[in-house]
Amino acid sequence: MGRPPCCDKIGVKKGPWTPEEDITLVSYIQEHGPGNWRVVPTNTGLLRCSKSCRLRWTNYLRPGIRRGNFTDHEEKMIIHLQALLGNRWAAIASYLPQRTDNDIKNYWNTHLKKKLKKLQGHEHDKQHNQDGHSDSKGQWERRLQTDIHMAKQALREALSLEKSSNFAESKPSKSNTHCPFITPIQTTTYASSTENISRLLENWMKNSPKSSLTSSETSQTTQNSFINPVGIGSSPSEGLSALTPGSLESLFSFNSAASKSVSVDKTATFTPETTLFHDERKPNSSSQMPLALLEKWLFDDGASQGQEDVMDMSLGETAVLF
DNA sequence: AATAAGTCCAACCGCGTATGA
DNA sequence: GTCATACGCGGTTGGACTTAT
Repeated sequence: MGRPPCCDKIGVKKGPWTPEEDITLVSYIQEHGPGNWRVVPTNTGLLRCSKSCRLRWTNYLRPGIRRGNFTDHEEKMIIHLQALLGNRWAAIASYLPQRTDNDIKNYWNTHLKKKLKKLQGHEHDKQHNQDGHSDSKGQWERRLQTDIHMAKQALREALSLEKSSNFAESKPSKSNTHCPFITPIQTTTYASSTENISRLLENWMKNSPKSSLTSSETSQTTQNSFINPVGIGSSPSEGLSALTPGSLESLFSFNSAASKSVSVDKTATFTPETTLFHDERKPNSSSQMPLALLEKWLFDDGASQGQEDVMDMSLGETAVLF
């Protein structure tokens, strides 16, 4: 039928967002919550299409986003998840709570693809030139290849089991289907985010955009999750510095709240007491055994970032699992 | 110092899906 | 069931930035 592009309208601005536009958008979302993007340009006066507003929010302004350097652990998780899930970046992003799908996609395309290619070439050479021993990366590569098929199959089975048993009565959101152990979110998680935004904005408005670095840093360290709303000078390692393994775990449902289930229940009462990390529901572990184990496999190492051979171990566990 | 080539990433585009009339 | 609309996702692109020559 051919729907006309939403951005075809005359007078719709394109290109990079200005700090002023960011503030306008954040202020609006602060007040109304994300969702109903159609009315956002009209209500805010932004000369942007709704799509652009949503994208700007989810990929950049949304609280809890970490930017910049990917850790070794994140890198390995992406490689692993990409092998399991394919180019389903949103699904992969749901396992990396502080990263956006766009970010992961970019990182994959610009870094990891090349890296793997290199590794594969390396491995190929080695297979021709030697037998027996290889470095840990090579081992990992081989084990990955042999395990992927089994893992994929098991994951499919697990997912179908989950769907038939657990999700019969409550239809999961599209994004949650690939991460079924993440329970439907509570909208109150957003409350703290908006508070953070408002606090950050207060600081940011007081200072020049340049000096917003310090205010965002302060926010990050004191509130455990935050980004500079205009993306100026946010250091990559800051976001995680204050995260404990526990909070990291709880972040997963935040992620699904903020980035995926954007349809915020507007009737929900937002209370200042509900912090970002404190109101998460734990999944029912007894009924989700295979995926809980998978979750463990994926995230157990989150606490000990930077450990060598982390994926070796994980793969070993996976092989046992399946 | 100039500029060509390469890299990176924010934003755009088009398509599929969900939803409601 | 059909159609229109909104949303979300993945692929792609444009241009700013960096590196090499």
